[in-house]
Amino acid sequence: MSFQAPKGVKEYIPPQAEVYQAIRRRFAEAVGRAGYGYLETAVFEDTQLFARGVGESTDVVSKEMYTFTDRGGRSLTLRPEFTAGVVRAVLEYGLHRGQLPVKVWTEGPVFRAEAPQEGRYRQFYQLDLEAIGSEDPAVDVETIAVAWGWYASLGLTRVRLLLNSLGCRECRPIYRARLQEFLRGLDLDEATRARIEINPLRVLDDKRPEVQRQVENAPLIGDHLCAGCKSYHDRVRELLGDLSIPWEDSPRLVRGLDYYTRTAFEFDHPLLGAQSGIGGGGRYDGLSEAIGGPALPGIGFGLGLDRTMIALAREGVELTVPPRCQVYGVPLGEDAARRMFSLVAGLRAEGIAADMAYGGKGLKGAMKGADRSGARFALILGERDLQAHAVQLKDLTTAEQTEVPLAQVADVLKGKLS
RNA sequence: GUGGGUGUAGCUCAGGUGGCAGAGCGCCAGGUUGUGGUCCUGGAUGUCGGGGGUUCAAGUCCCCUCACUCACCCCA
Repeated sequence: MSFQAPKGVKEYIPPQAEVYQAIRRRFAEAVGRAGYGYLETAVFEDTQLFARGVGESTDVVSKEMYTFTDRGGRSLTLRPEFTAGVVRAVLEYGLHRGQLPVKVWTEGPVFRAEAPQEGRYRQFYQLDLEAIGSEDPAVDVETIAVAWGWYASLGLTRVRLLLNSLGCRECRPIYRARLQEFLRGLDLDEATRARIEINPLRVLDDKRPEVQRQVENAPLIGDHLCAGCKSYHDRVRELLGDLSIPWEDSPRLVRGLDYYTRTAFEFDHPLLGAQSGIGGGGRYDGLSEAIGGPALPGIGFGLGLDRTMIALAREGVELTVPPRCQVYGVPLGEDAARRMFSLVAGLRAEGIAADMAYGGKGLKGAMKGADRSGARFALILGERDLQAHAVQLKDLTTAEQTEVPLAQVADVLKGKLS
């Protein structure tokens, strides 16, 4: 083969893609019940939106963006995440001038120039949900509950919810300075020392044992929250308790993107190795202002579809996907094939999922096709049946076969399938 | 980006020391000329990831390259 998909681009093909579709559908159902509206936003945006919204200091912006110049000389970037674009759209269309919070969700591919491996791709897929314009712990917990419920509905049992508060513009700077002071006294490599100055919270997240050992006694944000943040966070935990959603306090949990404030959470799966984060989100009360909008608090999350697929496989969960075919046509000979072709089209028009054997297959091969299609019924049409203006209707589960006049096939099938 | 591992049929993978490209599953056909799933028999399918080199001879050895993968970094 002379072409292959670009490095790191994750693709889904049948039958696996059916599972992929099914888990997206379940999410759409779950968020619909919770009052979130679907939004379809730009796949690429003005580069500055991400630079300001996500933050220049983040790795995502500084070294992982797919940025290009279009023919008009504009700098554009393939979205590396959803939130900045969704908030931009909410502001652009004035959704925030209506009832608050604005509750929206979206989904699709996102792009980061990373070294790919399983569960980490350059084009990958996320589900995204945002509740914008309300500063209420109940909204934070609602979003978490939606994600939690979705994981449960898929049959995943080993997802963990990690929770932390990152403070606000009042208390975080004080903590940040404290932490920097502590970190500067440690024996760290150059890159990490640079991170102390740019994004010190991230150092706490470092997985290397020699770093972990040194930050063991680092000051924690939880001990430096202001009264407002503390009571907000306590309320979030109470409400999680009300919904019986188990969580683990994770005092070192930080999020990679600059805009997060207060509530920060992550969904983790123990069977995914280094790519254990299958979803994450939090509150971003300063984001709107950072991209030139009014003060508008918000909370949301992004869930990794690819990692969710892997988690399902690792837990051995098989999602049942409804058979795509209910009735399968088995024609014998050219005349029958032509008649069957329009019969199948007619059945589809009547709302019945129908397919047929193509390519002049023999009876045996065509029946095999019927079997593999997952169809409940086969329609067998040969010369004898054509003469009789009838078709043989075979129930593939019981092997029972009856003759049905061609004119009544659709009605008979509708009755049997209902 | 850094450091390891892997790459052989559609899929999962065998192929000591260089010497005829293989198995299982799947696919196709026949057994059963108008009946699937089970069973039996037969068949097709390969740039051995790609390029270069060594050699009488390379899937096998060497170099380069691409992809996947594991860990770090980072994150979904």
